[in-house]
Order: sequence, then C-alpha cells, then structure tokens
Amino acid sequence: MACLAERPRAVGELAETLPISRPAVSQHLKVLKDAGLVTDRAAGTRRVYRLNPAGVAALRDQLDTYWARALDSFQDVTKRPDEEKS
Amino acid sequence: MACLAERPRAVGELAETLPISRPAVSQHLKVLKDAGLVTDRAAGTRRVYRLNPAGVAALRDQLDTYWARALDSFQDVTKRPDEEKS
DNA sequence: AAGATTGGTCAGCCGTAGCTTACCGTTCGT
DNA sequence: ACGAACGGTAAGCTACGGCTGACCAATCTT
Repeated sequence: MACLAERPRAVGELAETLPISRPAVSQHLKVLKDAGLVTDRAAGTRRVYRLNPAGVAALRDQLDTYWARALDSFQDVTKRPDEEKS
Repeated sequence: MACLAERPRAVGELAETLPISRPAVSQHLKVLKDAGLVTDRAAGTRRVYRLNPAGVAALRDQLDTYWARALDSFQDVTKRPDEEKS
C-alpha cells in the first residue's frame, strides 16, 4: 500500500518495484479494492490504481476507536485497587 | 489479549474461557511476553499473567506514529494538483 | 513421601495465505 | 487485421502459523 501513497500506478509498474510477480500484485489489489482502500481506473490496456483517501481514513478511525476503547477500559482497571483473588 | 484486560489470570483459567487448549494459550502468552505486552508472576503451581501497561501503550504509540506518518505524506500528495503522466 | 495440580515444551498435523506459472480477454498500434 | 502490451483469473504448490496430545518439571497438599 505504501507503494501507492506517492502517486497512482499501474499494475505492472507496481510489480517492477515489488519483489513479487504481477499476478500476485493483481491479487493484492483485488482485496484492497474490495476493502475500499484503493480505486482503479482503466487507461487503455493499463489499469491505474490509486489510494482511496476515504477508505484509508475510515480504517484509521476504526483502529483509533478500537484502541481508545481497549485502553480506556484497561486503565479503568489499573486505577482500581488490586483485587486479586487467589 | 482482551481476556486479560479485566484482571490478571492464570493459564488454565484463560484456557477455560477460550476455545483453544491450554498449551495453545501458553504458547500465545509466550510470544506476548517476549513482545513485552504481558508480565507473569509465579503463584504456587499457578502462573498469573497480566497486561503490561507500558508495553500496550508503546504498541499503541507505534501504531499512532505509523498512521500519522502514512496519512500525512499521503495528504501532502492529494493536495498537490493531479500530476498524472500517462 | 506420594499423589494431585498446574504449566511449559516438544513433535507432529492441518488449514490456509500467498506465491508462481499458464492461459485468456481486452485494448492499442501499425 | 494482426501482433504486442497489459491485466485478470484459475490451478497448483509451498511455507508457515496455530492447534493438539503427550510428556516432563515444579509446587502444593495431606
């Protein structure tokens, strides 16, 4: 995903950069697209992929709220007196 | 990890809750301990595990800075005029 | 001192994520 | 119209994460 941050790229172009084959890249892009993290656009025989800002932001938010919840409830506990029942 | 958030627990105790066997739990705890996310304390034949606040916070920070960097550099790009070279 | 509890470790099995190769469809250039 | 460029998809292989069962060590109880 980091390789798409700079600018939109075609599949083969990505594959050149990465240590994996073109089909592998294509498969990755498929799941990223399904997840809404990238969008694609046909350009002749080429297919240009770019990051989807909304998707990436959404993911970030999800993780944020997850961690917020986790740490909140956790700190609640640590602030309580140690109530260990052997 | 969530099962440790509430209060410290012994290995067998965790295994009862979880859908996996006791050895499996033990193995998970090992990697969590190596990662500094939990600490353990001997209590008789039992071994009590608890979350390590420092470790968890550190992980959270790592992820935070990762996402901050990623989104920052990404938004830099999106704000620039679209410079697509076919 | 002997049995019972508890937990770590080892060996082995299994499912699956992720890769490659091969193939096919589509679009562009000439 | 035909070859070249580019990508998606299918089939198959491999490596590995994660689980289980068996075993051993340590501690507690009586």
